Formats: sequence, C-alpha cells, structure tokens
Amino acid sequence: MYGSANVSERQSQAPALAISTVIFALRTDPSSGRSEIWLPLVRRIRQPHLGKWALPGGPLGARESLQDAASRNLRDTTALDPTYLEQLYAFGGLDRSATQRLVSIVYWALVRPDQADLARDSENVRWFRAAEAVGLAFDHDEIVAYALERLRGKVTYGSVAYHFLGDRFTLAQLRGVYEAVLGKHLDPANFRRQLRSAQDIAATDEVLQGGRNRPPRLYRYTGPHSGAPAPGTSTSGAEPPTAPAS
Amino acid sequence: MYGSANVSERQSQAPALAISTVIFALRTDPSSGRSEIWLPLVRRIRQPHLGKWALPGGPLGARESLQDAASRNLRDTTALDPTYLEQLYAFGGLDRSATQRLVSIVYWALVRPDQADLARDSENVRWFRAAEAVGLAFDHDEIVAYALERLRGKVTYGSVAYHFLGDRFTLAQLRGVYEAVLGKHLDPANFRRQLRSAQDIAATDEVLQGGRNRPPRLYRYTGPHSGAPAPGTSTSGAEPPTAPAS
DNA sequence: CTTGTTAGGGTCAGAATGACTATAACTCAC
DNA sequence: GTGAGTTATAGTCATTCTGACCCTAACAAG
Repeated sequence: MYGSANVSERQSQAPALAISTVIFALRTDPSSGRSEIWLPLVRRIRQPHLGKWALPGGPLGARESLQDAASRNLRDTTALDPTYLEQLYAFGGLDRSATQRLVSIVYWALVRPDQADLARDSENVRWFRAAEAVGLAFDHDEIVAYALERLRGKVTYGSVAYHFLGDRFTLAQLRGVYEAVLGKHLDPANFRRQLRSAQDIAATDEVLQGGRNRPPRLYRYTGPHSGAPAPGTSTSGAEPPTAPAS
Repeated sequence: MYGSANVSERQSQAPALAISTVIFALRTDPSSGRSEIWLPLVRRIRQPHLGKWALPGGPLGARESLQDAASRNLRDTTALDPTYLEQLYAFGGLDRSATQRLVSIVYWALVRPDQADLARDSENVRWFRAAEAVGLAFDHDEIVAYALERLRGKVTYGSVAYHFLGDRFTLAQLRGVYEAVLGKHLDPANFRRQLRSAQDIAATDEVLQGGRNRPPRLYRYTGPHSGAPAPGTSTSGAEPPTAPAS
C-alpha cells in the first residue's frame, strides 16, 4: 500500500516535528524615510547547515499548543510578544533535511516597529531585510517567500496592516505599511477614502505634532487585537478566519 | 495554565503525527435537482471514540510527502484520485485526543460527482451531507466546519468550483456548485456575465442534448488542472498559491 | 510673507455589480 | 402541430467602486 519503496533504509521512526516562526517587523529607512519589511534570523550552531541563517524554531514541547510554541520562538529570539500570530503552512517534504525526516509547522507573526527597535542584534540573532533574506538553511528561502506572499494577500484583503503599528498611527504611516508590503505606490487621497469606509479603524481627536508639515490626525485600530485566525481547536482565543480569499 | 488536569499521566514523548483528509464531493438531490456537498467518513474501529464517524486519515509514512499521504487517504477510502488537493491546517491542541498528544495535518480535496457516485458505501465508510456531519470523533466537527469555510472562501474568490465537475459542464451546473457551496441563490444572467470575463473558462462548440429545455452550451476549464496550491517544498507540482485572501 | 511640503477634501470617467426585462430554443401535454 | 412551460442567453439601467487628478488647509523654514 505504501508503494514499492524500500522502507527499511530510512529511519522508520515517526518524523520529527518542529515549529518555526517567520517574524515580520517594520523598519523605516533613515535616508529615504520609507518603510521596509525586516525579519530576524538565527545562526545555526549545529549540523546540518552549521553557520547558516535560519528561521527561529525548535521542537514542539509536550505541553504546549502549536501556537504557544510559535509564541515561545518569538520570545526566545526577540523578547517580544506578538501583535499578530497565525499559522502559515506545514512543510513536510522528504528532502527538507539530510539527516532526518522533518515536518515543520510554520507560523508567521507581526511585531510593532517600536518593539522591533528594542530587539537588538546579538551574535546569533540578526535582522535582515525581507528581500535580502536568501541563502538560508534548509528550505527556509521558500518558506520566507511564501510568508511574504501570504502577508501581501492578507494586507490587500485588509486586516493585518494595523498590527505593524502602534495603537495610534497616522494614515501616512499606515499607507507606508501597505506600500512596503505591496511594493508599489498608493495614491494618498484614494487610500484615505478607502480607509474611511473601513470597519475597524477610527479617527481620534488627536493630531501628531512636531512634524514640519501640517499635523496629521491620529487613528486607532478597533478590531480584534491579538487576532490569530485559527479554527476552534486551540486553547487560546479561537476565532473563525475571516474567509474570502485565501 | 494547563488547567486542573493531572498532566503527569500523559506521555511526554514526542507528539504523534497524523494526516487526515476532508473529501468533498457534489451530489444532486434526485427530488429537488439541487446540488449538495457530501463527504465520506469512516467508522472508528478502535478506541478512542470507537464506533463514531471520523475523517479518513492515518499516520504519515516515512517515505511519503504530506500531500502523498493525503492522496493515499483519499484512495483508501474512496478509490478516487483527487481533482483538487490542498493543505487545510495543522491541528495540534493539547486535548484533541485523550490517549495521546496528537498533531494532525489536515488536507481537503474535491472529487467529481461521477467519481463520487462510483464510490459506494461500505460497512465502515459512509457518505454524509456536509451539513449533517456532526457528532464526529475527536475535534473533527470543527475541522469539517473549517474546511467548509475555506471551501466557501476559495469558491467566492473563484478558482476551485470547476474541480467539482467533469471536463465539460454547463453554466447552470457550475452555478449549482456555487449555490451549493455558498448556500444562496445566484442570478443566472449575472452569473453568466461574470464567468464570460473569467480567465480559465472557455466555451466549446458543443451543447448538451437531451434535456427538456433549450440545450445549454458546454464549457471547459482551461486553468491548472490538478491544482494544489502549495509552496515550493513538495515533490509534486509546486505552484504558488493564488494569494488574496486565504 | 513667501515657498515647499504634506494633510485632507473634492470631482470625474470608467469598471464592476445587482436587479430586471426580453428573446431564443427546446420538451411536453393536448 | 400548437401552445404552455422552462431554461438559455442577451441586453438595459441605476448604483457602487476605483483610479487619476485637482484644490485648499496647515504647518516649518527661510
């Protein structure tokens, strides 16, 4: 039933199960002032792929849910709490690791820029521009590319962009997120019009002082905050995914 | 954090890994003529949940990819090949199974109605209306509900409905799929207009004879056929997911 | 007070959408 | 064979959404 393959060669043990996490944060380029997507990677300190950069991850603890394990990845590498955490995909190809059969359940997370600035680089943890994160260990190049694709999808459908920002933000900052994620320029006026009709965003009565131009109004996100779209199983907040697209 | 349960009893071994598959097929109600979504379930022949109905599934073979394992589930329970197969979600809650820690990577599949009619029920395999598939073993109720939600999402975004049908189909049949999945009536004229501007559907020069009304034209699906949106890893056809919304 | 720059309001044409009407082409009852 | 019933298919019309564009408001810097 398992085909003609000779099974005795490989370890016929159960495949190893690991949790990895793609952590996206926003950073502002000091020179251009544009927002960019960054992510932290950890250096491999053992074989295989020793010395290469890889997504933070590790085995699944016997007493933690998948999401808790991803959360722990996030804390361990960046000392941050996620503002957004969602399952990305389960990767289980036969040739992912040369040494053993490995199935990785990958999560992706968003953190706020103010938090990301706190998380300093260390010897074995470094932040990379998402576009420049290539040559990673295992199949992590593909995983990052897929996570970016999912991020673009979620942003265009319009639910997660807020989670990159603090609790008060200007529309220009929010537009910067969209432009960084989608990689294209957006018309400020049309962008404003669309977001005025959006559900989970509300204008405050404050403005941002201190800039050199007209002070922009500050807005607030009113939707589900640590939103993690996941079917019921998990112990933490279970909330049906806001479906359409994907 | 883990509640009042006595945890020391649990096996602290690595979690068991299983693959399950939600298989959707279309059936036409003989009386009303309307299309409905059905799925096959298998009866549990061992503890836990002995005697209850459950999603087809089983352990992951050491030498098969995740997708291959899901394909095998499909063949074993229905003797069918999938026209569409995609990963749904990885479920890993702590309390999914009373006897052991169990992580299930769930796939969902679409099969054609002509094929589904061939797959007869047996003692331990029975087809259920999707809406009536409740009271299942484990957390499979939630999994089915989530799969239906994903199905609705994919249909509205408009890529998978064809996979329910044969290689030639009328627009009325296709509309029946949409109506069965979305659970609402669609205007035939507007539906036609939208699909004429759709990419991967083309009119043939044939019409369907034998009905009692004006013979409808037959259409053909020209897009990616055994489409399985999955990031690069898998050994089989890797094709980027058509993003938005998932 | 002038200039440069961004915030924020508006207009206008084209595209997409939903509700609806009209005609075509077939079967069936009689 | 003729009319009734039913579905296929085309078209119309008002509303909404979208992208491109313009204009004024409000600030800082010189």
